[in-house]
Amino acid sequence: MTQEKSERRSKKIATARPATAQRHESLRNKLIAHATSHIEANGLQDLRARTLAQAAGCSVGAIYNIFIDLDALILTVNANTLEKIGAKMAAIPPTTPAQQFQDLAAAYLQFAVTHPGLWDALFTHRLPAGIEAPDWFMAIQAAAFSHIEAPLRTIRPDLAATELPLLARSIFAAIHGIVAFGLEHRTGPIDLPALKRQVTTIAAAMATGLQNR
Amino acid sequence: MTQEKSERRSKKIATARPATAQRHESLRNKLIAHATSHIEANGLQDLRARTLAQAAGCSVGAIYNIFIDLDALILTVNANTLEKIGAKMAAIPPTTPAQQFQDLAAAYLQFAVTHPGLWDALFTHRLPAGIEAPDWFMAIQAAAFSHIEAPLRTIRPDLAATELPLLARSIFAAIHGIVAFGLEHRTGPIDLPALKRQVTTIAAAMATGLQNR
DNA sequence: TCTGTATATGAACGACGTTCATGTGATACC
DNA sequence: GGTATCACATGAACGTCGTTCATATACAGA
Repeated sequence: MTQEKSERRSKKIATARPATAQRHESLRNKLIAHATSHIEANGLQDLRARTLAQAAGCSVGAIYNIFIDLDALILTVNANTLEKIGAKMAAIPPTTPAQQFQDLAAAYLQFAVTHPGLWDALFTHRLPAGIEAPDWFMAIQAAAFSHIEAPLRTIRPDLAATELPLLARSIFAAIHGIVAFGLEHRTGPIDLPALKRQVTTIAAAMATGLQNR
Repeated sequence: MTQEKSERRSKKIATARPATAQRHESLRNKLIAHATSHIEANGLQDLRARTLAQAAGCSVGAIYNIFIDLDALILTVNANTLEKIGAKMAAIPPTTPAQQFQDLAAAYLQFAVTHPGLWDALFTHRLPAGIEAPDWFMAIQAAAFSHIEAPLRTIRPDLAATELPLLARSIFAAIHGIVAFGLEHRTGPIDLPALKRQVTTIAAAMATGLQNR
């Protein structure tokens, strides 16, 4: 798994030189770690190549031996964040569909509140115009949505196999929208219980309203 | 109205000098117009001070006599966009609550598809860390959400006056989330009919599910 | 030990938003 | 109409950014 990730996200090394490859991997991990903790603390806004290099103990140029871009580094951090969110959602026990919707939504909100910087980076970060996110990133994103599919299937057994993931994605997106508005457009400190009530209310309403009758 | 906007958004001129004030207002309009059409065509991504100045026929520095920031200019464009969206939503005829939810959601999607750049700028643009959007902007934003309140009130007459705008905002946010995911994470051209179906399905589901029983 | 090559380095580059010393033109007063 | 004054326009210059590239360095194989 780690092997696969490493191959997926890092630059291939043509000739294997043990000591070099080790430093490469170690620096890569340090860069990701420092970028992650910076984003966690301050969001994306002032993540700088020079600062990052200093924190990781390398030169500015060295970053570009490992990631083509800062964008590529951010994408890696974001992929890890999506996997963390996916893990939280995977841990929701199967109960009734309506209950699962609420639990999934609450878990998503909880993550956003606990890691505002990481969560914000997921949706603030934009690639340059015309550049699409790579397939492996889209796959991780889709995997995060997929946790809604099981409870949705019991609500809507009539849905075609192609329609199910689409509707699941929309439900995820709806909850995300509420969380995003709730956390961004606040005046003063957020009223977390109120926001949680909003999120679970809509989640429950979607479960009820989507029921096939 | 125009007078009020002008006072709200533009730098006060200390001593009234007719010719100067006229040029000021004219340049202000030109800047907004060119920024708007650039954002409409290309989004926020490469809106540049120098390009904008050239388009409006002024020097770089002149921009900063009218707007403290490029952020302030963008905020003005975004406020106009919110008012356009608000106008579209205000035009939805009152029918049944469920129908209105669907119509409002469809109108919102329609705007996003018709003006992707303007719509994207609304949510892509971020102020520097720690800086909040000004009150007049938040007011315009709240006004856009408010169109959901009327149909929501007939569905949920039990809701307290303080709860109604909150839930209305969440419903707006949910629809926004679906539209945002639908338009951003696409591979190839968007399937507009499918997206519209998603949006109206969820809108209808929320109307049904929120019904007070 | 020597040699060739992959990697590390950080000054340099070009682009950006923003500022500021300077020039200019309109206004107010005589 | 002449002139002093001052607000505004100007665009070169500044500081900062991501990224590159000529150069130095360190390592694997002989």
